Amino acid sequence: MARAYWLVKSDPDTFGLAHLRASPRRTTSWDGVRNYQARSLIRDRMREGDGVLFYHSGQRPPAVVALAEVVGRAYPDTTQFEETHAGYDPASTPAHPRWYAIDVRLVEELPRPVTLPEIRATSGLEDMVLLKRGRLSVQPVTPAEWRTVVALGRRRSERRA
DNA sequence: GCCAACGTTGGC
DNA sequence: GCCAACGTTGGC
Repeated sequence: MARAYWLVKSDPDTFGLAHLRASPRRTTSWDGVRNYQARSLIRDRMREGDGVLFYHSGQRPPAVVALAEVVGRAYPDTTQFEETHAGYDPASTPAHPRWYAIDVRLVEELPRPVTLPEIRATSGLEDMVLLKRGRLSVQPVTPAEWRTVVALGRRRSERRA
């Protein structure tokens, strides 16, 4: 099966590129997702080796800042069973977990961020889920979109306003 | 800090 | 099953 591509959003104050870089083996458990659509993508679609655009939301401007990859397969998100955790779900049981997590490893920090305004303005990216459905925290990216975003992020020359 | 978009909850 | 109220996300 061909490699698939994804975009994951994170708030850099909560868990951003700096945290990912500092994680053991530059790998983290992508947990805490409590949206059914995102859950289904994590659990049913994401595969070892898939490419991940690491996106910082909640900063100005929001931007894709790094490339990552999926490690292994999804597993039940243990935070759903922890009563003290913000993502605690009393309706979920270990036998029938509702929420899933997956490991993500940092592969490459982009020389320059690819900002949301730039994505909006780039031909070929107008159909990105990022622009169509603003609040989905894990979303699919097409191979063409992946190539375009990666090329922009690796471009060394300064961006012209 | 504001607020629009939109997913989720719950009354009926 | 409908839909209004509510809560959260995330751009600005």
